[in-house]
Amino acid sequence: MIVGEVAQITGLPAKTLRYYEEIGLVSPARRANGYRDYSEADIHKLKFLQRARSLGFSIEDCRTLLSLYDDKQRESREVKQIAQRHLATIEKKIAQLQSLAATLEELVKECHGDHRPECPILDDLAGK
Amino acid sequence: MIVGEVAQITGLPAKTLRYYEEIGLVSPARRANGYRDYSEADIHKLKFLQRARSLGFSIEDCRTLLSLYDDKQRESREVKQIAQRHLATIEKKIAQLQSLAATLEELVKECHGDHRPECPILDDLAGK
DNA sequence: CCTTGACCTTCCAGTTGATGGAAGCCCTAT
DNA sequence: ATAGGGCTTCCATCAACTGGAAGGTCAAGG
Repeated sequence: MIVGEVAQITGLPAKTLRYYEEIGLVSPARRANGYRDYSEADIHKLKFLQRARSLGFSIEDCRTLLSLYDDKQRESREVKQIAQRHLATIEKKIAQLQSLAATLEELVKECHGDHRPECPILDDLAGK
Repeated sequence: MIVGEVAQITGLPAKTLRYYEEIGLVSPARRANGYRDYSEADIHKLKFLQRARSLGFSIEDCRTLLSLYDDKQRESREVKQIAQRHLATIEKKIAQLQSLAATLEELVKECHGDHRPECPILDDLAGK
């Protein structure tokens, strides 16, 4: 299958498929005319990547997850560890954002938001 | 004040101060020897930026906020709008991350995480 | 057979907000 | 005179693509 078809199937833009080849994630065969020719196995990998990326795993994590997936001798401990670390990162991020949101809500609430120049938001930023 | 001193005071790395000059946020004067020479006003702006960035505003938002801060004719509506948009973006992000976290928690919980190769996480990624 | 248009190819630049490092100047102290 | 620390500029790098230009390929229509 050529890149456009694979894009349809996987939901990944053609640009991204080329990019994944460039960084060595999925390297399709080539046809005589130079077009990329994705095998079923390639497509399976791409779907795997699509799912893993949609769960927020980094490309490097994805690379590792793919190789663990291929490795029938793997220990599920390794996979779980990656997922747990990722989850911890996300939870940390959520906490940070929630703290930001709380502060911003406070500021937004205090600001009249009318035609007048007085603004508690700017005052806060200016350290007043 | 030269860059190192300002870095101490503002908490922003010297690299970042140079970067902010490069992108036209804060352009200090220069001494005869070419060293940057930050005025009190520059430092005030930098502290403003530091605070705004720590609240997650983008550089472009910061640029706008700074100019609104300078503009004594501003309408607080404009400031509030920026803050609200930013808040909405953050809340959206939080929701996305919470959804990811929920899925990941589920997967992590299901995985034994031992020496055996069976792994529900990989199964999920593989679409099984 | 030729052209048109939709694909495909590669390569280069840009995104965000810095950060790391190299090469070289400046200043103070010894 | 030299050693060190801090300053300067410039270039490269990070993540994960995305956009666009220049040009090759292919199937269909006239």
